[in-house]
Amino acid sequence: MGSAENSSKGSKGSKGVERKSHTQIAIDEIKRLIIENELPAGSSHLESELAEKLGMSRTPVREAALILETLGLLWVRPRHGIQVRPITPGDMNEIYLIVSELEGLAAQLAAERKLDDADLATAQKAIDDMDLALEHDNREQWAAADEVFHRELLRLSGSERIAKLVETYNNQVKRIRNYTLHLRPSPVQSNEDHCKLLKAIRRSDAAAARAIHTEHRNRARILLVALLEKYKFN
Amino acid sequence: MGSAENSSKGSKGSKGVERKSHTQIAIDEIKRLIIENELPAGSSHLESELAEKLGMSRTPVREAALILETLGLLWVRPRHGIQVRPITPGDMNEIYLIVSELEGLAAQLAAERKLDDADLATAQKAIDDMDLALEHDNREQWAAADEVFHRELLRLSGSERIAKLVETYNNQVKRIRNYTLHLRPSPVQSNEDHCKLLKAIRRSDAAAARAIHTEHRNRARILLVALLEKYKFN
DNA sequence: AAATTTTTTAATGCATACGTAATTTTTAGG
DNA sequence: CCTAAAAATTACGTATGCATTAAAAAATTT
Repeated sequence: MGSAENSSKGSKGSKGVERKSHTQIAIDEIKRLIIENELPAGSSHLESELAEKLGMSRTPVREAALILETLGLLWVRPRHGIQVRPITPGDMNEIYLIVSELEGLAAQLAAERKLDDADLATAQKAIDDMDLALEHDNREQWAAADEVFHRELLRLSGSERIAKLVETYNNQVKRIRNYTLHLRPSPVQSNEDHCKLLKAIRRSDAAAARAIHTEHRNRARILLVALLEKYKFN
Repeated sequence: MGSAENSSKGSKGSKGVERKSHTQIAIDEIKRLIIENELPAGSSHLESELAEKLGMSRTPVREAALILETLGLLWVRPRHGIQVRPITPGDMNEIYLIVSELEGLAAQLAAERKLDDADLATAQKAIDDMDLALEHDNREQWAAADEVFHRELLRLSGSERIAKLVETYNNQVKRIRNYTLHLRPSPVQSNEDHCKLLKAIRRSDAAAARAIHTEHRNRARILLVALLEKYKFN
């Protein structure tokens, strides 16, 4: 579900900084609090609490909560507060199944667009960064570059809708990914996949691009679901 | 995207009818007005107008608008009102690409669940209804049964998330589908596809189920996009 | 007449008020 | 001590009020 406007209104106009509505601030801030686990999964918070915390009235907090509920990040449970939606292993599996498909489709679309090396420069840079991070065994750096790569892939697909959708689902699992970052085996395979994918896109081999990426994500799915079941973060 | 709560709260509890919030009424009603084309694509409506029309204050209308914007049905354009989002041929193509993937995945998941004839009874009934409707050349009846079939397929996949997502996107294009219903060729091929799909699910052939359905939807995509380009409904 | 400035209008964003109903606490009874 | 009824609390749903500021209209200047 993606909206055309909600996730990130432009921040600066020609002169001065654009004014951000309280509702938008609430959306961004509550999202951040959830992703960075400052509001733990399953925890509940009254509208008035969050309003006070964010220094605004209940109205924009309510509006933000309704939007974030629609985006799957929380549940609004009248008189029990706004509850951070936990991710079960089953949820994780479902989300990754969906993301695998959508990113696979994105890879296919990107390959069909006959992109040249210039178009793929950012993606290539992200791959290089990941290699570098791997050498230094720096997981955070690797994860940052990985995120750039996946975001870039979605941009290259040319489909705004797919990009929004995947972003929405990624937000739902980002919290867990932070936990598992250091529990996963070294992502050497990942880097190989990325290289192969980029090559397939470069030679406009849509079927291969798609297959490689779907498979790439499915491996991640199985791995993460297993970790989630083992360590039970939520 | 999909929320766990927004689209349809249960309507009746053990005693009496459950009270529906004004916000929920606004969501349902505005959605209906858009899908049934009573609010034409591209038209704008002030919060106060809709509030009056629905017999409530601006507050619940605002909340509904934000949710429906997140669900992709409209745009909130401050001081220009709430605008019904038009569907361009490009949008249609994108939406059908996404739905093809997701329903294909749903078909695969359904096939993997080893369902028996009893589980598939509703789907089979829908197919029979479609055949009947075809014989009488009744398009509306056919469309209704087709909708039942697709909804049932999603239910059989066991994935709440996929079901919600597809429903969201279907809502975005339902308006167009109504227009084109009588412009399309007789959906004989469709019925064959449905039969083949159900058989594949019955024998738990996940790959086949998936391929059949994705292909089925892709044919519909090409057809509808062509119609949309030809007749320019929006 | 076109362009620019000033004035007017009014839609929105947000805070606030308040009735209602759900929840919690208290009290009474077993 | 446990259960059930009564009372108190309070979170929410919704309406309303109002300052802000974008848009429209009017007035003024080129």
